[in-house]
Amino acid sequence: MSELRVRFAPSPTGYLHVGGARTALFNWLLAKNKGGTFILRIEDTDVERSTKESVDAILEGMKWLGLEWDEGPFYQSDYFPLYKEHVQKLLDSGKAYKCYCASEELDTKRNLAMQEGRKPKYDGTCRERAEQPDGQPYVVRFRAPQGGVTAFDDLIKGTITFPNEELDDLIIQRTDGTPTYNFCVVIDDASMRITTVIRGDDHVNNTPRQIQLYEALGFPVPQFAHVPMILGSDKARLSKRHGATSVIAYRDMGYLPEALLNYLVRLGWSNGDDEIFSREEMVQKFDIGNVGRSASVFNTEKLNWLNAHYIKNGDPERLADLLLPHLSVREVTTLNGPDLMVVVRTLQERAQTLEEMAERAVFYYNAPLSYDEVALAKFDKELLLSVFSAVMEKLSKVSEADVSGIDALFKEVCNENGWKMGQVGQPVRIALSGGTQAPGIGEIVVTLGIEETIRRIQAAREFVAGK
RNA sequence: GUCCCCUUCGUCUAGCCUGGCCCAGGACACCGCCCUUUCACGGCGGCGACACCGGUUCAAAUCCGGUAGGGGACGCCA
Repeated sequence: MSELRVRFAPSPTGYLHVGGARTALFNWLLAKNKGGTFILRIEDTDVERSTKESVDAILEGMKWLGLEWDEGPFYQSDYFPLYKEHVQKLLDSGKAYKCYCASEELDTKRNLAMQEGRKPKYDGTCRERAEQPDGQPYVVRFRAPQGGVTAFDDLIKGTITFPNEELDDLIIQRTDGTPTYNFCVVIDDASMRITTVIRGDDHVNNTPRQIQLYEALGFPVPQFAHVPMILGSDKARLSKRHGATSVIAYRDMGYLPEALLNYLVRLGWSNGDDEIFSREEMVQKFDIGNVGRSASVFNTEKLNWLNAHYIKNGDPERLADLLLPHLSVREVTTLNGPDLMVVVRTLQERAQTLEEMAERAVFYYNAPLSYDEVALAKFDKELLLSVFSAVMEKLSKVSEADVSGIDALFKEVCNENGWKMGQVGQPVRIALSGGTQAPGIGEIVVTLGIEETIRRIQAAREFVAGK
């Protein structure tokens, strides 16, 4: 194991969304690639908004994607004493001070500053305050360095420099005594000996403040890698109004974890012209330096293509298992029908998602209750009747059959009666599945079995005859 | 408003560091053709971009400067 230690630190205020998942993926990949350690930490210092349900949802999403962590999950709420201790240390050394300004007052000042086009930073009222009023509520502020600049070499974006005058004295402890985010992250990352912080680039602006804290606390400063945001089709930050953003929602819509992972890894990262990456390949080829600097738009079409690819090449047995829940929401039971694995094989090349596959699989288990009348109307009633009869006649003479045998049988029927394949195949397909979009005739017949096939053709024949 | 970041086909991107092999390559989508008993799969082809303006250079997508556009941050949220 190398010294590399990374972490994914979501705040439990919702489910795991695709942006978070990609950040987690990049962390995981770097850890696996370098033989490092991947840590999961739950940032629940905001007691108001953090929920157990969210924690569970995040863990569920991580597990589904197979992003297993080596240490944790750790909860920041378990470390309040540790943070307190460090706040005290800064207070004692004069690197932090108590601020008695009322929050409403600060809000007013901030708004005023923005309106007047000034920097909305803390004005330092309590910075040099001599007397310490007793019993007054206060927050603790970090005494930020005044002049100079704070810079860091971002692994993705390169050198980023901030003038220190842009940074004000941030609050590290609230009136109620709880520590704030920017402070906790620093303490945690330092105590967990994180070497590389990979996170969304909405944190770029927090980085200089955190670096100053590391320095004030005497901790080594880790490396940073800020990954660009994921946008919706309108180039605005991806959100619910763009459609599903939850990883679990993608699972429920019938996406395979390897497809989502493959999609996510290519969103912002590349390895030449390669598009398809197995888990092992991405681990082997991942290089944080190849992550792009600009935001990218989430594109469901491409995700669909990848999902179709993985369905096409997936193991039928596994797909059958994964398909089951999608079938049961349709109240389809596979007990009295064909082997689901066989069904899957006939559908693999035709489905982009498991939902779609389930939809197309229904007819195998539930004989059609109605037929595609428009498609049926393209054929003569008399032709339909004779085709159905001829096919049943032929079918009744075979007991066992394979796909090529059935295909040959249909050709025979055509030849003997002077029909074209389209005149025979299509009606039978409608008789068997109810519609026109289905696997090859041979595949359906073999999967359904001769007996059931005849039964369905008979039913269709009666339907046509009765018209 | 201030600060930070970003800018190659509609979308994801290669190329940029180490100028010439790039009148810019791949993929998704789209359009055509082929295959075909349907729907798909597959095969072949097409459409389509270096944000803009200047500079450096024999030569710039690549280096430099500026402009414009987009995003992010500015919380006792994380």
